[in-house]
Amino acid sequence: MDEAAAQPRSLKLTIKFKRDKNISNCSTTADHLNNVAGEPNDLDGSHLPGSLATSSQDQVELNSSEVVENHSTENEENPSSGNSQYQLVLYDPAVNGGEANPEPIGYRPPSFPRPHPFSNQAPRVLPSVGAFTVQCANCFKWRLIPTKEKYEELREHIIEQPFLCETAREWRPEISCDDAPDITQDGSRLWAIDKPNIAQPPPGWQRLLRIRGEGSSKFADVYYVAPTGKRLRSMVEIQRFLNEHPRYVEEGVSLSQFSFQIPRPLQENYVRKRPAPARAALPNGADAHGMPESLDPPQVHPIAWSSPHVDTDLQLSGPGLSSRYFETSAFKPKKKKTSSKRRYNGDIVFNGNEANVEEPRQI
DNA sequence: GCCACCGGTGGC
DNA sequence: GCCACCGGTGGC
Repeated sequence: MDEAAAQPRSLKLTIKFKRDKNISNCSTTADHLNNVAGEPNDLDGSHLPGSLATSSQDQVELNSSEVVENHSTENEENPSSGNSQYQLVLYDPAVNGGEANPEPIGYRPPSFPRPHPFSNQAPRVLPSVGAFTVQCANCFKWRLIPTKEKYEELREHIIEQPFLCETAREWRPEISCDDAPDITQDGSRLWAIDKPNIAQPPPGWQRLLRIRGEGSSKFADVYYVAPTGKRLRSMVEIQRFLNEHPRYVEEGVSLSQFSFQIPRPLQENYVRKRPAPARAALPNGADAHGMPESLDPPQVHPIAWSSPHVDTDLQLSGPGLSSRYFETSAFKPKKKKTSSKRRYNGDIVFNGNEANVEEPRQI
């Protein structure tokens, strides 16, 4: 919504969200991309992370809930060398009031164009992945990855083969580090850090990421859809499925091709923390150490909460960005959480580098 | 009845 | 604190 407006340059993707259980399709807005990427023509659906998105037919605007997946290689500030980062930017549907129902762009398997006839109700809209981005290891600018498949391909070897702007020439022949970043963090999105080196799913299989609503006990769930359409949600289930369908094993499918690792939201309070193990309650509300409850970490005051708008200024692009990005997080103690329950309008950012996850927003 | 989503726990 | 796993269930 407004955020988008606020940030001219950020890309906007149109996504459809799923409402309730249904998913709608997603598409990106071409123009948006165009602006960002500067390549209008490319923008057909194929570019979007979601792959599915086809050209702009449905454009929803994204308001707040898009998710972008990024991955970057190192940061200048954080040269965690070797680690590349992927980031996902999530767009949060709720923000808009639900009008749109974007769907996770990258996540809808192309092969399942399933329409969702139903759903028009109001329902809660979950965030979904709006775009996939990877950071150039040289200039640190974020580049949008056109499809989920390409993103998965890059992610699989990101450590050994860091991403560079030139890599994007495969789909954007003219791109170079001299070009403006495709996306920067503006508060309109949620960012998440993806995990590097996750194997691409076996041919015919889909790896799906479902982002949970804010305040859930987990940020997201990964599940694989087998060629048969069976949805599998753990290695145990994969193994069982392979045992029951040896032909896949014969075709070369193995457990090493599966990973249930999920991205981590940069927004630290997005996921509800588990209540501290009940410690024996002491009389008077003091904790085990005799401190007043209120001082317990878990109870952080809501004050710390920075609104998305405020912090959103972090830019992902350019060294500056990364640095800032990292600085903040790097130095901030990751513990304070604020209250969780508000849903913010915006965004969450995921960063791919686990080792250094930062939270942008902290002030 | 199914299943997408969420909660929650055990183990590290 | 994170991860892996899986049970429960509301909504369809």
